[in-house]
Amino acid sequence: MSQGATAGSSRVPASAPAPASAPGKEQRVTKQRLAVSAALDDLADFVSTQELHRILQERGTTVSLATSYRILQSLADDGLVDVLRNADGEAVYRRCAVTGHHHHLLCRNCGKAVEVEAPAVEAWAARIAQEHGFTAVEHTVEIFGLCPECTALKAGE
Amino acid sequence: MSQGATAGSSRVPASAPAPASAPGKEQRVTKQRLAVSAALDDLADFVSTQELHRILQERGTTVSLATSYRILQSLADDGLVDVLRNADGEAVYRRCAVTGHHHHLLCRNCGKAVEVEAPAVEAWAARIAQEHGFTAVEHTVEIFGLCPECTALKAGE
DNA sequence: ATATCTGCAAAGACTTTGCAACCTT
DNA sequence: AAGGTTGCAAAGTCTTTGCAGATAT
Repeated sequence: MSQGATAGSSRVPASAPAPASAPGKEQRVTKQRLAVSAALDDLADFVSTQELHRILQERGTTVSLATSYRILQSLADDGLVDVLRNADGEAVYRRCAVTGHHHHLLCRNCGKAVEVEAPAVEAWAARIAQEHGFTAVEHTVEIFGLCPECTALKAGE
Repeated sequence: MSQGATAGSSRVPASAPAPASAPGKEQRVTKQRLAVSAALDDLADFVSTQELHRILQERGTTVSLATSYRILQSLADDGLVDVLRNADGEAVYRRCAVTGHHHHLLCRNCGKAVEVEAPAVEAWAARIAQEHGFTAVEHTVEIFGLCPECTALKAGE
């Protein structure tokens, strides 16, 4: 076993920042492209290509794995989706509609996730970046720990 | 360019502190381990396992690729090196310049990394976790952007 | 003396690519 | 009709693992 537990954590951004005047060649509207796009609309979080492909299959839509890779890359090239890397190094995608910036507090035992806001962190990140002359900054923050229930369980062991 | 791959069940966070009461087992001092450690001392930037292996070969030292992977992961587990992911999803390592807990400010174009400390974030993370009853917390924070040089380059395009 | 480590090679997992058939424009 | 797209399968790259022999303590 190699591709085991995915305890997402550090995420690295992708390359190109969305070009203002994207040269994007026009893509043809195929049912596969529509299916992928529709699936992304329903998903709030980042998904890997493999996951998206599995979701499409469960929905009954048939899109080959290779095509899923091609469409997702194409969307990313055109800046229509955000691309990051999960802890396992897999590329993960999410529709760009910034739904509001927030972070997660995750239980490493049961996986429960609590969304939290971090104005203080936002400000800190912006300041640090500015001090070092960095521009076009983004950031990721994740907190891992044991939720109350799991803390109790562990204590009783 | 073709790259692919993933990382198997690798060690997770780049900034995860080693659990206080979970002492890593002592590793034996082998020539391979010393060679890897010495190479890391000479390298200022992050290197992938494959790159490090290539460097060792050029130096004349022989350390198998599999062993390079094992040693680097081991060092990361013990918190002796920083682990990140490059744009291709490869795991990259670098000896920790700062001994304490810290985070990174990364250039998404050239990969340059600056280590920064974030007492404010540490405090915030601890408070948030406490408010939600979480225990044994760790966290990861990464800031991405364009470094001064790359910002200038992009502007000139 | 022995528990650990190393090397080699095979196995796994994700991602890309060649090519023929298909579908959008 | 023409050319981009899709599917399938093979190839490619990074990473992990089983096992036997070598090694550190």
